[in-house]
Amino acid sequence: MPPPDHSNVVSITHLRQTCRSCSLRELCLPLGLDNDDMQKLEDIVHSRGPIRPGEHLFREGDSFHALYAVKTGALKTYTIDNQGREHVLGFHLGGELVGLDGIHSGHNRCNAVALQNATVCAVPFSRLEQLSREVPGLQAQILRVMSREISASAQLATEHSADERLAGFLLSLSRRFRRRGLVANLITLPMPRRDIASHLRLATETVSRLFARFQEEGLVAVRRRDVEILDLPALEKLGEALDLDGDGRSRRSPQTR
Amino acid sequence: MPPPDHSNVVSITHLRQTCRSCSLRELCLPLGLDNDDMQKLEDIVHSRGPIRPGEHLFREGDSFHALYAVKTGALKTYTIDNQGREHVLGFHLGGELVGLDGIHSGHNRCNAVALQNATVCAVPFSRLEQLSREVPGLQAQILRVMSREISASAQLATEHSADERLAGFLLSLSRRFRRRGLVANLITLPMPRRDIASHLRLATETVSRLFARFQEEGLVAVRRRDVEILDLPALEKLGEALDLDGDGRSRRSPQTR
DNA sequence: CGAGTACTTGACCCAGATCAAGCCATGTGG
DNA sequence: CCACATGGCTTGATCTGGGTCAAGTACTCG
Repeated sequence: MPPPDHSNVVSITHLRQTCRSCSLRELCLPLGLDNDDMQKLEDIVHSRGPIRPGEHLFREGDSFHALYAVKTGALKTYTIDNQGREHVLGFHLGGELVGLDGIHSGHNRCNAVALQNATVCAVPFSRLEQLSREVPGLQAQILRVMSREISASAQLATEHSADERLAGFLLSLSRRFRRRGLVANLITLPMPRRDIASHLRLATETVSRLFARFQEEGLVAVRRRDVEILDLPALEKLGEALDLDGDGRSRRSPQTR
Repeated sequence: MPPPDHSNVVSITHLRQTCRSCSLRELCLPLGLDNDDMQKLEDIVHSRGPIRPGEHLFREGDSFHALYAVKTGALKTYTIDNQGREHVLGFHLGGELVGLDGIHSGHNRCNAVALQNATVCAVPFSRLEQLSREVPGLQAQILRVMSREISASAQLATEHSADERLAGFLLSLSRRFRRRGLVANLITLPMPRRDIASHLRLATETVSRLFARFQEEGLVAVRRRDVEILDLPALEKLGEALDLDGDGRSRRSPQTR
């Protein structure tokens, strides 16, 4: 483990003082920016107070004017198709962006609703576009984030068995928990089974049965929304056919070819 | 129908002269750019000679340095998972971009192979990034294209019956043919059944049977790779649950809400 | 403590997969 | 010009992963 990075701690404290309501440091957007550029970014965003579970951040068809960075809590995005069926497109944890799919049409293409109490930063898109012209690192990061989202949703669209999909999903959550500094093998699911099922194109009952089977096989210990990963290698063996984070982690490293 | 735009025709001719090998005008990227900016874009791209069917444009793991705009012909992108199964991620016709998913990791995340004889423009990514800082319209267009790709692949990842998926796929192809100035109801499929099946998470046999049923029901006339759409409204009724182009065409218009 | 919601478990069913021929273009060599 | 191979496509028979339907059970929150 590397030694604690005190310079980092100090600047976080500093930023907390200049912008109490919204430290961007943990978010995906400013990755690779220096403090100066960070400040410019902070100047254009504004924090949006607590969103209660079930409360919507935006709805499909709303005119698009901002991206949202999740600070705390969790959201899901979904659409309702013309038969009235709900499709869960994704889940958004702390540090992740919501709303990228609205850029193209100028209208939000999905609904975003809080699963738990959540706080977000609104990033006005026109100002982000403008700023990203001045700050090359920001432009590059936006493109990376969007590219990653493309990989990830293309992966989700591929054909895999139910257990591969659930295993891949748990691994993805685990990695995202770790990125936020939480214990990677102790997940508290922010969403009900029904939403997991919809996201993975399964029936709620199938998700329930798979959790039971994974537990039986000693892969995980499940109790309601708490999932402990017991046998990571076995879970990875199942789930590595997918790469739900779009980051290539599950593949043999390309540069070693 | 609007009167023909002669100024446009003239400038296409002009550009053909200055850059015989690769007119970007029909490609998706320069939409909304003026002639001056277009020229700057043309200056950084370079044409890449004919790619024969089965020949690869790039492979998974190759280091990423350019996007590719398809000029003529058609490509497919696919991955091979760790079980050796092929997954077709998408098809790319004239005027469409390939390779956006490689930006994030600096390596191509999929394989791209020609389905027919194809010609492409290579757009060196670092120069595109640089140019898009100078030309705001270009930056905006890149973001729109990527956003649209996110919507589209999220849609493909949703759960729909086999006939909804195939209908949605045919409609998507039809629209893309029309955008290229071809007859929208007369499609020549550039890919074999196997690839359509893989892309839509179906078995080849199911695709074949669905074509037979669609024909029986008078929706289409199919003969080998030639598909004529006979009953567009009926096909749309089936396929509009999906929105494989990510452009919201199939939804009740958001601004009328 | 009662009502509602999330979750689980069992029995049965079906859309679409798999297996197995056969068909039909196109190409190739004799 | 014709065997006959080859690969894409179709069609039929059968099978099965996961869906649906139907009870329960267990938290959670007034």
